[in-house]
Amino acid sequence: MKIVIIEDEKDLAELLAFNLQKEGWQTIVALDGKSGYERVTAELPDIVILDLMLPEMSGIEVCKLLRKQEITANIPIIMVTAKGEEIDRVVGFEVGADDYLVKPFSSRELLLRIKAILRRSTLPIPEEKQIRFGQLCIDEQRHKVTVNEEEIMLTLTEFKLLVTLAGRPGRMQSRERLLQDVWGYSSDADTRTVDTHITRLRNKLGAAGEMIRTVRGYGYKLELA
Amino acid sequence: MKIVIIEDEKDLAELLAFNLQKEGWQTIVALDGKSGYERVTAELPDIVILDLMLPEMSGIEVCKLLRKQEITANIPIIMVTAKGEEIDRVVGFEVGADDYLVKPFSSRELLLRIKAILRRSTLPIPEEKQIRFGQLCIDEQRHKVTVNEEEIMLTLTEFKLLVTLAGRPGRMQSRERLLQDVWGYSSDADTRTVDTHITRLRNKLGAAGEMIRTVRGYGYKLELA
DNA sequence: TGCTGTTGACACAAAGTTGTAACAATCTAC
DNA sequence: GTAGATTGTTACAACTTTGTGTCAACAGCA
Repeated sequence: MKIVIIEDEKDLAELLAFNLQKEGWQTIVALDGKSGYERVTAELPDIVILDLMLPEMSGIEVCKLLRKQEITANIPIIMVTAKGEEIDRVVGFEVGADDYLVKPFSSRELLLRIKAILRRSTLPIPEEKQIRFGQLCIDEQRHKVTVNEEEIMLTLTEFKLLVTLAGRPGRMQSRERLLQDVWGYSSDADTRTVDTHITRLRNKLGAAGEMIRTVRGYGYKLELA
Repeated sequence: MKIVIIEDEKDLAELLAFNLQKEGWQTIVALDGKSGYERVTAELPDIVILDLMLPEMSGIEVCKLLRKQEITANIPIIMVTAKGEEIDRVVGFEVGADDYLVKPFSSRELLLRIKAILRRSTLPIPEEKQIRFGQLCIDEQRHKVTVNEEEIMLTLTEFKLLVTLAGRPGRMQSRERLLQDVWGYSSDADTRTVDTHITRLRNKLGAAGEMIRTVRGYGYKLELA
């Protein structure tokens, strides 16, 4: 199993390489975006670890380029971002990374992600994962939501919020929890912000929005009508 | 939930302990590496906060020792480092810390990290816990109560009161006890307030409300009809 | 550059919840 | 049986919590 690590912090790159080698991986390290991209196209690894901020060429660009070429389009990519960086657009939707990690992270954590991704990608047909919930249908892969087969346009935040609610259907989730899961644990957004987005979601979902129930004094839950 | 804080700055340690206690944690503070290590092995907490620079034994050594022993190997560790100790971050992960925080940090930040880690590590099976009691069915996760499969809408206080009663079925519970368990230690509500809420509960529960029995001169209990 | 859409915050309105007090009903001990 | 204690019930005003419209900041984009 071959892995390419594109990361300009040399210490971190070597640490990761070291730990992955211990697990039996063949590792290739690149310290900037351009050479990283070249190594990937040359080596065609099983997975790529890609820092977002890189000299020469940013992680996003590398990612886009890899996705564009058919031969590299399906190589799983794990993005690595520093704490403050905008990760939203990176994940899945826009650029096409398969997962991401926020620095600092442990090698153990990285290994878990890698394993999770490999498990996912080696499945014969990573079939469409749809969540159906009454008239509501969520296609996480395609970032597409329909109510009664009619598409609803949601913003990224709204979508993530809906997915998070649908991910634990029926169970109530506190505003804090939602904040963490949707906005990330380094976010310092107000918990009332959740309310605002719930309102927006409810409006956009129309009748299906009634499935989003308020649990007064606690948070929200998604429940069949 | 138990947490061990190993931190030689006494003020900081106490501040953290205080804030964690407010969140319902049982906190144990150790002011040097050696005693900290001993406390962890003795108490087997759910998580460890570990300063890097410590008298007697450094955080790194503590971490390594904990990881070596099977019984403590999987206890999540959050490393705390002073600003200048950047290189040590890498070292921290090498020995297997799960996350780290750079001083100064807020209690809130720490709490978020703790929650994130716990969610990751203890997630395995947050199994559905339903309490059945005759026709009465309580689902704490979903914040849902049914009587004869029909949903009953309860407010948070009513819900907590019912859960508390159901948590010690058949046994009587004094008003003071209920006040503490439902309203919290710091509440200064009148004990008669409990009566009011019992009435409300009985009304909402209909026939099932008769299972809430008055223990004259003492309090209430929940008992099969 | 301006335009467009998204986002988080905030303020006010709306809705729901709560503790208390007052009175009624019930129980208990004598 | 009756007085006193205890509990049930109800109404309500204060208080919390939530809903929602608006706005400024900002990013992406042409």
